[in-house]
Amino acid sequence: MFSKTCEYALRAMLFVGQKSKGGKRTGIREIAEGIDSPEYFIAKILQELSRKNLIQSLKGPAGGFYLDKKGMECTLADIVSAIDGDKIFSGCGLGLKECSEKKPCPIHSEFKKIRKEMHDMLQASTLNEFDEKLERKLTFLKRV
Amino acid sequence: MFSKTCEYALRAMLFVGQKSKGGKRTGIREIAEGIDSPEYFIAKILQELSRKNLIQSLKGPAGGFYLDKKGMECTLADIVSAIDGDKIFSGCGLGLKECSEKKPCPIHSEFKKIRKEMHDMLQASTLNEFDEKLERKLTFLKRV
DNA sequence: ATAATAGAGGATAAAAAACTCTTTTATTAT
DNA sequence: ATAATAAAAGAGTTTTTTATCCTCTATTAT
Repeated sequence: MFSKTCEYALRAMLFVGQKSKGGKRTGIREIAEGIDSPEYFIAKILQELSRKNLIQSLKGPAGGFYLDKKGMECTLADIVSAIDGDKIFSGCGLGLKECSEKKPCPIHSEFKKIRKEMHDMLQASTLNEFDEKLERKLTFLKRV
Repeated sequence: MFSKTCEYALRAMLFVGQKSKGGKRTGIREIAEGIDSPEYFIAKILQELSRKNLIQSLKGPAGGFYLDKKGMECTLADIVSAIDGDKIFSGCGLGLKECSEKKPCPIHSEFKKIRKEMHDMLQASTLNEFDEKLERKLTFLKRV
């Protein structure tokens, strides 16, 4: 569905969101451990997200990644778009470059519906709202 | 969403389905041209589908690929499963190896719903039903 | 039987994605 | 100012996916 890179990105953002209360910051190592991802790889991904202003960061001692109030309003759709692009939200299910109402592929309308639901769902989900469930350990970001 | 390989596979199966009336067969070259895919690559993919009995083939002059009556009842879900496996139907949206009702990722239930719709849609679509629209040029398998 | 055709199978190559390492730069505490 | 810390940046490497080529085998028509 999403690329592996994107899966890591989503998990990392959820993780940092959860850890960002009270102006706290989280380092790469803690993030990698917290979401069970390769350390250097998630570092690269967060760099990219930082460049795109989806996450904030600070260098130096007591530095790390964090999300401010505005940052916590980031939606899952924003993250997916930033990493995987919009293909999943608008591309043709059969991979046709040209696929539209006028020249639809055989499953155009069915796919459109599913893609829309996916987009709506991700768009409606801001990082904010996952906090509580993560805190109460009702949901998880890694096995065990 | 699907791998490129899978997209080619779906298009090829739809194409062969459309061409299989009256016991006719279609050669690799015609298929590659008809769905705008690399010739040698789609050959490989059809080999795989043939091994898994999703498509029939015959060597020699006037040989080629075809679908018998039973073959035309193949669903799009069958094709996706054969090529991409079931990850898209059952895998976790955030890529967690363990993600279940008991230990759900933050978007577990939302994803479950979408994946189910996707599966239902693909499962409900047999190759049969696309014939007429393709024939009447209401849907397409390549640009132009 | 023979030649021509067309898929099967194995090997290889190119491109993209996933992942790692090293150096540089910014920040903080002493 | 200096040392320590932690992210940024750049340059790799490895693995997976996508794509190509070549030889072999089955089938058909002559």
